[in-house]
Amino acid sequence: MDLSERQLQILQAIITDYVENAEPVGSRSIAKKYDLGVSPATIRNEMSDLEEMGYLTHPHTSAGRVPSDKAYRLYVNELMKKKNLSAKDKRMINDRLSASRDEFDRTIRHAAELLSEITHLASFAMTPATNEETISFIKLLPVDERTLILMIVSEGGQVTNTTLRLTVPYTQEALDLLSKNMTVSYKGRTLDDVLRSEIIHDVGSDIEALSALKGSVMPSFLRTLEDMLNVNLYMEGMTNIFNLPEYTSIDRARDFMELFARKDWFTQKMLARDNGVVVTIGEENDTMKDCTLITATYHVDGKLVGKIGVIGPTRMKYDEITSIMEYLTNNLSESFRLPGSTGDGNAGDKKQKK
Amino acid sequence: MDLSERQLQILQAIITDYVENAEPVGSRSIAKKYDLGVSPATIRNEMSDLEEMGYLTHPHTSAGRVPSDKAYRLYVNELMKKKNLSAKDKRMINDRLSASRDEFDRTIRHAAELLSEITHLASFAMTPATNEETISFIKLLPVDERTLILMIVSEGGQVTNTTLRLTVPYTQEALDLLSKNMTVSYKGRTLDDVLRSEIIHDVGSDIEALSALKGSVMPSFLRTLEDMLNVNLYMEGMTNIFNLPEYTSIDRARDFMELFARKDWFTQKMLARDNGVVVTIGEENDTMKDCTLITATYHVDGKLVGKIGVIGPTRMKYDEITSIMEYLTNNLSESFRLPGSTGDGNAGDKKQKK
DNA sequence: ATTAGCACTCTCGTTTAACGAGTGCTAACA
DNA sequence: TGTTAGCACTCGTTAAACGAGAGTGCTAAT
Repeated sequence: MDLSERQLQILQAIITDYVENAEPVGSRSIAKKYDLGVSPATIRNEMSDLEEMGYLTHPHTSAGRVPSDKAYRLYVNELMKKKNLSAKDKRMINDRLSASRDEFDRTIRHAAELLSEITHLASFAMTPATNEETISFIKLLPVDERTLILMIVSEGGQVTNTTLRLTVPYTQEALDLLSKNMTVSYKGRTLDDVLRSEIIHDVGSDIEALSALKGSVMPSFLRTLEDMLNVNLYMEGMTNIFNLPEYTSIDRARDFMELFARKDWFTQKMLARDNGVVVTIGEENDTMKDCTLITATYHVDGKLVGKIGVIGPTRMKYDEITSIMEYLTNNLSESFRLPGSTGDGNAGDKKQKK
Repeated sequence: MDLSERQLQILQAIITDYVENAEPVGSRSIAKKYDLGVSPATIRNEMSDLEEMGYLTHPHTSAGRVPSDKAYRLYVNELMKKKNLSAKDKRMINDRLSASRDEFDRTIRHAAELLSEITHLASFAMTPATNEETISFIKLLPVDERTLILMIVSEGGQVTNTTLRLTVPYTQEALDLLSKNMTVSYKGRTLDDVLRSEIIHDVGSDIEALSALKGSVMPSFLRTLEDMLNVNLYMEGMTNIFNLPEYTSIDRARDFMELFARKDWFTQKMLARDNGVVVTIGEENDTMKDCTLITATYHVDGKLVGKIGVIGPTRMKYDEITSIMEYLTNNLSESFRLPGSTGDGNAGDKKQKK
């Protein structure tokens, strides 16, 4: 059942060639380009066996062979070697990400841009889910007699705010009191927890003015919490795929683009994936059965986990792309490490960058 | 030089037919469908004249006629009549926009979604430029000993904030003092003004601790101001265009999608357009020479101006779409009117909705 | 000024044929 | 027994040829 050494060599050669040229590869061209010391006829026999085992397919009788999802899977798991990034790519990543280290969302977006530029594929990046973040304080700030700002700050420094307009004026005292009450009630609890337990009643409605204000503020409070939970998703390089031969058909291209119009759905899918570099090939995806999806995770303060990813046809340079993504996520995690908490994390990075 | 009544009728018929069917229209079908009381031969002669005047073109000798940009321009300026929206569309707009009146960005995004659903074209919506907004106050809030939140609030209730991590700890006093100083320095000035005049020095650096903190905060302050100036752009329904016959060619589709990948550029273009319902057809656009762009403006508090727009091929239902956009922007402007400031604005709305 | 008639043009879909790439099989060979 | 050369066969791709259909442009009649 296992593949012979020669079969592996041939399979590798076919994959390499097909990834490069996007055309079914024949026995003769394999024999010529990669000298395996055997004739086309022998290769043909091996190919036939490989096909029977499900590693190759045949568009039609008289065409060359094309690697199947199973072949790519074998390649990713066993055959491929880690690639060293080109000096140019390394420089690009270092330069472009260091430009805005202190600004979180911007950096994430840059990472997505970078990734699509280097890989020439469609890419995305998303900010970490903050379900486990805990609330630090809640502030209500006055704008004018009917307008106020509701602001929620988490222990980790995440901020979200909403501007609301009330139908009736409020007093500064009520505002301060409500801020304080809410902070006391919610401080230290996780966003998820607060949002799920709909305990709106215990914010203390002893004073009448407060009760009215509370009634107006609470719905917005919940919505703002939801906003805070929402991860931001940045997509880049969608149009890159138009340059690939697998998307010259308008239907394929349409299907591809439509995937990304459903941002919420896409976000959910991506959040559900495991951490680390994860590759799912073709049929392994429940939707997008002719795509490969590669995701990788980065850390913020060593805890929160965000994701970046690349989407393309199953025919892609798995070795290069996974290496790039590993380098990139290590770089990101390092950027987002708290100044204080240096240590073992860095050592790990070093090793992987090699 | 002016067109005869009959020529106008024929032109109108051709446009109507072509917009509907997307195929060059011949003299015979015009004569049959729209009874103008003349024979195909007569229509042929008129068509020939219209072509000479630049209103029609000829894909090739033996094909029907196609309206030129000039024809559409004439149609938009003179021929088309305002359309009444269907009850269904009206209901849709009213329902969907009223769902979230108090949340600004969300409403804008919904408007874009709505627009693309109703028109079956690509659409966008952007929040108003806030160049003229004035600063109300600046607040620095502590998160932990090295992390703080910088928050800028405008008189109109716009909020933007950035979380920053300092390399050295700060004191609460320094924070409060700097907040106050900055507010005093900048309150009442427009964002644009503050950003352009790089007067960073006059924020009072008398105390030493303050001076250090200020040095860390100011760069972020400027960047945050820039963020505040940036309008948000929401695009929706990009993939709708794949269903149109003019975009069955992959190259066309690619060009179209690429326009929208350049968000910054696109935003600039759109900001430069006049207020009200503006239609630019084909060659009238400097880029996108085979597209028509229709934009309309809505108001916030009767002052700030935001834009929504629709992009499609020059072949589109100008009458319907402009009417929809007028209705939609009136609805938006009404939603975003300050509760206090009712009055003449509403009367105007009523008239236009009719 | 309008219209009928007709030749002419051009596109589009279909058919046919030739070509080439590549396989699969058989038989010869080490 | 594994490897190889040779060859027939398959199938997709391309180009050319052809007919049908749609629509114009022109001319001559009304």
